[in-house]
Amino acid sequence: MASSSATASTATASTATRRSTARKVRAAAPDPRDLRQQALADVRRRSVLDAARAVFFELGMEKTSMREIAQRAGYTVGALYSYFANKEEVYGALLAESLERLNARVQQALDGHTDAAQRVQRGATAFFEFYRENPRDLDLGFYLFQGMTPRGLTPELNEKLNARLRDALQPTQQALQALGLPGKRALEEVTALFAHTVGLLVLSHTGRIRMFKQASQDLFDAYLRQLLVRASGGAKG
Amino acid sequence: MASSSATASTATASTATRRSTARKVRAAAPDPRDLRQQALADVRRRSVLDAARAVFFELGMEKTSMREIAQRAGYTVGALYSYFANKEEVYGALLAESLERLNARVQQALDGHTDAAQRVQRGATAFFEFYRENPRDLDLGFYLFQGMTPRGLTPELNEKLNARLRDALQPTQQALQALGLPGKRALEEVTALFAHTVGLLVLSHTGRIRMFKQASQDLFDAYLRQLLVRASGGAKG
Amino acid sequence: MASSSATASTATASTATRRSTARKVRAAAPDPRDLRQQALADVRRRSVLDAARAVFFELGMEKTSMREIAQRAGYTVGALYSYFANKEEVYGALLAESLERLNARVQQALDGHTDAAQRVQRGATAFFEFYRENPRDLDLGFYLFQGMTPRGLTPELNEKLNARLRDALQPTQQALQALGLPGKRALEEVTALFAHTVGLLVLSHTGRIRMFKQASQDLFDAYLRQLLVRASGGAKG
Amino acid sequence: MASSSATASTATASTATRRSTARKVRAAAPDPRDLRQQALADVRRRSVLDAARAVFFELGMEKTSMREIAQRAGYTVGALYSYFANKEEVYGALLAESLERLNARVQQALDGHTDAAQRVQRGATAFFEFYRENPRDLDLGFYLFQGMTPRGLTPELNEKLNARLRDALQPTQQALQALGLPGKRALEEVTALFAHTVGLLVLSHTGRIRMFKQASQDLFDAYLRQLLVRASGGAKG
DNA sequence: CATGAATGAGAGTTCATTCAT
DNA sequence: GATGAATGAACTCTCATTCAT
Repeated sequence: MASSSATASTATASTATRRSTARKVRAAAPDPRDLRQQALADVRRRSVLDAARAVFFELGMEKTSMREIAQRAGYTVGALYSYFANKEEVYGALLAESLERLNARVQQALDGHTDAAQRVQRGATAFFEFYRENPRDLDLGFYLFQGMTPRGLTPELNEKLNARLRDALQPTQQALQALGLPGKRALEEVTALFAHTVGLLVLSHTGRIRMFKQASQDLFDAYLRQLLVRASGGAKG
Repeated sequence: MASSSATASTATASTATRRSTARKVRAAAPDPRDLRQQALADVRRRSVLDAARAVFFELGMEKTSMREIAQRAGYTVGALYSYFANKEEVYGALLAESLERLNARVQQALDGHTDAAQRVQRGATAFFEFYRENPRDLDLGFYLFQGMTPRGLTPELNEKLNARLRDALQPTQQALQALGLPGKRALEEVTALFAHTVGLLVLSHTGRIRMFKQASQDLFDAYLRQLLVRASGGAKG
Repeated sequence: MASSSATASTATASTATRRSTARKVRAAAPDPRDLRQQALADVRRRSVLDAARAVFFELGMEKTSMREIAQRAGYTVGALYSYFANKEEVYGALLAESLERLNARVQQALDGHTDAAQRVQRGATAFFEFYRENPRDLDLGFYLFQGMTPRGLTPELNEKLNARLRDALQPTQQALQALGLPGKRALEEVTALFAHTVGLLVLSHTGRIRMFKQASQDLFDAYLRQLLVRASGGAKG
Repeated sequence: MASSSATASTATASTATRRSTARKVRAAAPDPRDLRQQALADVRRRSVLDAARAVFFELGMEKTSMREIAQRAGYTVGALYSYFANKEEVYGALLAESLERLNARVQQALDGHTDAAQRVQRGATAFFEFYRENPRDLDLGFYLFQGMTPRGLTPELNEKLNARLRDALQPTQQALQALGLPGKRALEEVTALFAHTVGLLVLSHTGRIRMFKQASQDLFDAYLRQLLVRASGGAKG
C-alpha cells in the first residue's frame, strides 16, 4: 500500500520543528522521562492544532489569528510559539492533518472492494466528496501555495504534502491500470481527474457554477462515466 | 454576439461609483468643459487602476495595500478614495478590466473563423491560455468570491461580472450546438470545460501538477480532443 | 419687545462672513445687480443651512461632516466654503437659527395672554418643551461651548447668541416682576429656572433621569408650581 | 449605608476586561507569583488610566486619542489594547474612577455628621462642589451617554455606573426622609436637586450663567435653602 | 461662483512575533 | 514550558481644508 509508510510521517514530524529544545542526542536507551515529556508535548501540540482547526473552520482564513487560536486552545499567545515556529507552520500542520483525513476517507471507501471499475468509481468519488463536504480543507490547500511565504512551505514539507496527496489518488490510478490502461495513460487520467475535481469544487465553492445553472455533483458523475468508458474501452485518448 | 454591447458597459460604469458628484441634471447639450473634466477623471481613475494592477501583479493580493497603490500611482492615500469607495471596489474594477481583456482575447481568436469545430477549439484554447499566461488574473477572480466582504461585491457587480464571464464562454457553447449538441448538452459541456480549465490552471499555478509530472497544456489538449469527439459524434454523454 | 431688533440680526449677519467677496464699499444707491446677487447668495446659504440642519438632526454631531452636508445640499464640498469660512461657522449659524425658532415658539405661546402668572407658566413651558421635543437643538448649544475652537465662537457671535437666549427668557422674567418680584429676584429666579430646565433636559436626554424612575415633565411642572408660589407670595427666597 | 460594599466593586473589576487571559481555574491557594503578576498588571493599567486622565483633562474629549494616551503613558499604541479592549472602555474606566472620587468626597463631607438637615446640606454641597471644581468629570459623564457606540457602554457597565451615581445621592435622599418627607417625595426632591445641580454646572461650565450675571454657587445655595424649607415644613410639593 | 481632486494628518484597531520573567 | 506585556509596523478609512481650473 502506497500510504503505509506515509501514515506516520506527519506524526513523527510533529515535534521536529520545535525551537530551542535542547534534547541531548542519544542514539539508544530513550530516557523514560524524555518519552513522557515528548508525549505530553505531542498531546499539547495536538490540542493547539484542534483549536486552530476549529477557529479556521469557523472563521475562515482571514479571521484566523494566533490570538484567536491561543484563546480557543486555552493557551497564551506566546505558548503557541513553543509548538510552532510561526503561523504558517500551524497551517502546514493543519494541511497535513487534512490530508490524513482525506486518505482515511478514501481508504474507507475502498475497503473490501476489489472490482477495478468499482475502485475507480469509489475512490474518485470519495476524493470529490471529501472536499465538497469540507470546503475549508480546500481553502487550506490553496492558502499554502498562494499566500505562504517561502519559510512557511519548505521544500521538504512540500514534498511530504505532495506525497500524501498522491497517496489519496493512487488507488484510483492503480485501478485504472487494472482496467487495462497503460501506466502512462493511467497517470494522465488520474491527473486530469484531479484537475477536473478541483475545478468543479472551486467553481462550486465560489458560486461560479450556479451561474451556469449546473450542479457540481452531476458534472462530476458525468466526467467519471466518461472516464470509465475510456478506461474500459482502452481508448487511445 | 452576446458581448457586442456589453463591451462598453464597464467603461461607462467606470466613473459611476464616484461619491458625492452632484452634477446638475441637464438633458442635452453636454458642456464641453464637463466632457473634458469627465475625460480627465477617467484618465486619472485609469492611472490608479494601472498602479493597482501593477502592484497586485507584483506583490499579490495579500501584500497589496491602498498605501502601496497610492504610492505607485503618485497619489496620496486619501486621493484614491475619490475614485474608489474602498479597497474592494478597486479589486472589483481590476476584475472587470481583466474580464474585458479575456473577452477581447477570445474574440480575437475567433475572428474570421466560421468552422464550428475550429471555433470550439480556438475559443476554448484562448480562454485557457489567457489564464495560463496571466495567473494573477485568475487570483483576482478567486479573491473576489472568497475574501470579499458583502459591500465589496454587490449583487449587481457580481451579476455584471458573471455575465462577462459567460460572454467569454458563449461562443464555444454556440459552436458546440452548431456541431449538433442539443442546447442542454452544450451548456453542460461548456461548464465542464470551464471547470476542467480552472482545475488545470489552479493545479498548474500552485505547482500541484508537476507532482504528477504532467504539463497542463497537454492535459488541456487531451480534454479538448475528447470533447470534440463527443460533440461531433453526438454522444449521449 | 426685547427681540424686535434682534430678529433681523442673524439675517444681516448671514453673508457677512463670506471670504474674498470683493464687494465695493458704497454707502448709498445699491446697485440692483448687487442686490440680486446678494439675495441669491442668501438663498443658497440658506439651502446649505437647511441641508446642514437635516444632516445634523439625522446623524448627530459626530457623523455630520462637510462632505455629508454638501451632498445633501446638492453642492460640492468646496462650494460650502463660499458660504461659510469653516465647519464651526456652519454650526454657529445653525445655533442662531435654532435660537430663532426657540424665540418664535415662546412668542407664540405668549401671544394674546396678559395675565402675569399665565405668562410665567406659558413662557417657561414653551422653553422647556421646545428643547424636550428637539433634543438636537440642545446638542447644538452644547457643542458650541465645549468642542468649538476659539475661531468658531467669536466673542461677537457669542454675545449675539447670548442675547437671543436672553430674549427667550425675558418675557418670563418680566412676568415675574409683574407678579411682584423685585428685578434682582426676578433675574435670579429666571436664571434658576433656566438651569433647572437645562438640567432636567440633559438628564432626560441622556437617560439619567430614568435611573430615578422619574419623568422630566412632572419634575418640571413641580418646579414651576413652586416658583409661582414663591413669586405670588413674594417670598424672601 | 448603600455604598459600603459598592466602593470596592470598580477596583475588583479593573482587570476583568483584559482579553485572552487563560488562567487555569484554581479554587484555593493563590500562587504568590500570580498575585504579584496581577498586582503589576493593575499598577500598569492604572498608569495607563492616569495618562488617559491627564490627557483628557488637558485636551478634552475630542483631542484625546489612543496615540496621545500611549505616548503620555510611555507605551506604544498596541500596548494599550492589552489593558483596554477599545477607546471607549478607557472612557468607561475613567468615568468609573471619577464616580469613586465623587463618592469619596460625599462620604467625607458627611463623616461624623448626624443631624439630618446638616446631612442634606453637606451631602448636596459636596456633590455640587465636586463637579464645579472638576468640570472635566462632568464632561466624562456626558460623553459616555451621548457619543458612545453600543459596545463602549454595555448595559452592565451602564447599570454599574448608574448605581454609583445613585450612591452619591442616596445619603441626601435618606436625610430628606429623616426630615419627614415620605419616600416618594424624597426621591422626587433628590432627583430635582440632581437636575438643578447639573443644570447649574452645565451653564456655569459653558459660561451661560455669566450672561445673567449670576454665580452658580449663589443659585445653588438658594435652591438648597428652599429645599430644606420644603423638607422641614413637610410641604406637599 | 463653483468644481472636485488632492492634501496631509490623524483616527482606531489588528497582528505576528519577541522576550524577560 | 509557559506567561503575557510589549513592540512596531501595518492596515483601511475619514476629515476639514485648499486651490487650480
